[in-house]
Amino acid sequence: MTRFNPPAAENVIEVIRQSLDDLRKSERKVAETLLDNPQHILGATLAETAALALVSEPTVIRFCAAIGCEGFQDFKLRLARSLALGTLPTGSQLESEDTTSELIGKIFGYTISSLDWVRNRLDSRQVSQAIQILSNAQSIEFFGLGASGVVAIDAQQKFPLFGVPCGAPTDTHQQIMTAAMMKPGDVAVVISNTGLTLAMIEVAQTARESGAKVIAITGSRSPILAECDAGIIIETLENTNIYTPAISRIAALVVIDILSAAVGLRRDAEHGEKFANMKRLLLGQRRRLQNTKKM
Amino acid sequence: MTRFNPPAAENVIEVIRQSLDDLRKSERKVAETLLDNPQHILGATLAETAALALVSEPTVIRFCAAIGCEGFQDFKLRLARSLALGTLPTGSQLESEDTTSELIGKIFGYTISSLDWVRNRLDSRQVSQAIQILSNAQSIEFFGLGASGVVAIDAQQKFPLFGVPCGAPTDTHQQIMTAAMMKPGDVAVVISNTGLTLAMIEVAQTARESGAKVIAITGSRSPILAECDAGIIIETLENTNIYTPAISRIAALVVIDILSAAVGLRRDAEHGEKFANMKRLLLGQRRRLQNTKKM
DNA sequence: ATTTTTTTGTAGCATTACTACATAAACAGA
DNA sequence: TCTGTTTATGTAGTAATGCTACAAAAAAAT
Repeated sequence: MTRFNPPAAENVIEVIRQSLDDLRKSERKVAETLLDNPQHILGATLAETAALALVSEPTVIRFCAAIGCEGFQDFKLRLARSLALGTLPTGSQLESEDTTSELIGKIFGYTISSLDWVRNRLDSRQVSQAIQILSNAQSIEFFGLGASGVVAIDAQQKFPLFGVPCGAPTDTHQQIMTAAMMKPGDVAVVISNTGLTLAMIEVAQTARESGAKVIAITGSRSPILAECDAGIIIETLENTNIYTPAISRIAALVVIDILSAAVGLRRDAEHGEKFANMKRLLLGQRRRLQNTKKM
Repeated sequence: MTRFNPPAAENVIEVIRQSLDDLRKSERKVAETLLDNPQHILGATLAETAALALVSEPTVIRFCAAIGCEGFQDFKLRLARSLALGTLPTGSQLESEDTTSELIGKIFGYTISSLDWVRNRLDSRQVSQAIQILSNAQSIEFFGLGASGVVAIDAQQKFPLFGVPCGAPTDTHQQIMTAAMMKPGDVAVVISNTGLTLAMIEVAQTARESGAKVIAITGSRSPILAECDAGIIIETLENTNIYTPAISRIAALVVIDILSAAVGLRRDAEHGEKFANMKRLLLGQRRRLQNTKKM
């Protein structure tokens, strides 16, 4: 029996941060000592934790219950999980004194924890809807600018493998032209992290007026969704730090992987062999080229 | 005191898989029941685990010691960590009966665990060397084809932010021409997952003959490294399953993030404000466009 | 100010992980 | 094949851990 709404989410540390206000005074002491050095608590016993937080052992247990854990052991397990995936705002600040190893650790850690964050927030219904539309597409056009343009190109490379002709025009003129030439049965996938870029909104409108279905992949509940038949929102916690790597494009690529895999699985019966064949051809070409070089 | 070389690596599950042969008979029983259903062991107690594996409790403890853990509790903590990051070959097989949620879970899980895998295998010295070369570059050209071409374009978008002029020609003719026109002080970054593609090897050779420094980003200890001044090897465990998302390109993007961040940090003193300014300009444009639309 | 409710701590209990020792199995040399 | 030695596994016991019932203290309400 938990007092307030038992968060019971994936990442314990984030749950603790959120429910810090709902905790009792001594429980908050536990929360604070914990957030102060989670790694240390992970190696500590119940008694040690209680001593560290200057509270009694049962208080620690009540704290665990309050944040939705079964007990102290269960809590530690969840904590281990959280620390493995990393916690977003901590330790991701890059500093010019960082060694290369530290940099590698931080950026990989930040990327991994961000992907975990996105995973927990991705709406499977939105994705299903997009899959539905894409599965029935006669041809697909991917639109994006800047980093989103890179995602569009990537998508354009993956989808043809499953028998769907694709395009990914990169400049705004080509994009509008392509959008205007689309026809019923076609699908336009408009990628815009901000969802505010006017050029992309226009592309969405134009494609729709041409009779195509329009899917948006965007970073928030943004205006572009109004112009679309389906929208996938990829919520990322973009750090304001200048050197913070742009996670949004990586998350978008993973979503592209999901979409292409799903569409591929649906079309598997028809095109599965075709794809296997293509992979063989590609491999063959590499081998041939390599041999050519050796001569 | 451990019997054989104590693996003591990051991912316990992989350690267990590797040291399966070095284990005693009953210890292997523990290992097998564990690999069979790790999630279940995570919630089990020592006695339960022993019963499940049909061995005695001390055997389980000895098993923990054998794989480099302090004890059963320590082992469970590490197991929790491993399960959070995911284990590669298990559960990543996509099936056509999968629901969308399952697909999302599997592909995100696979991506995350693959990134963890890459992180643990990335050689920081190789990365340092690349950073060193890139920091002194007058201009940088990124070369890649297919999925690696996408990475090249992405890199070409990031590096100019730190004051380095960049290019990323996409077709083989442009690439060779660009490589031939490079000069001392320039840096060529050749991206090829296989490291076998002849066109890329030629680009590397050409760029080098032109006097440019050449950095390779590749998936294995491949022939292309012979033509380069520095090489970053991104070891991925590419699943042979057709629908397995290509992790290599995502890992490469993270490496690009690391390189650009590192180079950026080095050039920070000079160009930090310039970059902040550019970000403001970009934001301003979006706002303006948005207002235009509202009118 | 007193009662009621909420919050925190104390003491004890059941389980748990772990260790010393003993037994069983495997191996080696004759 | 048998015997002595080494290695592997299990039994029994112990210290400590996590947890619970209860009581005291603090806070809130009447």
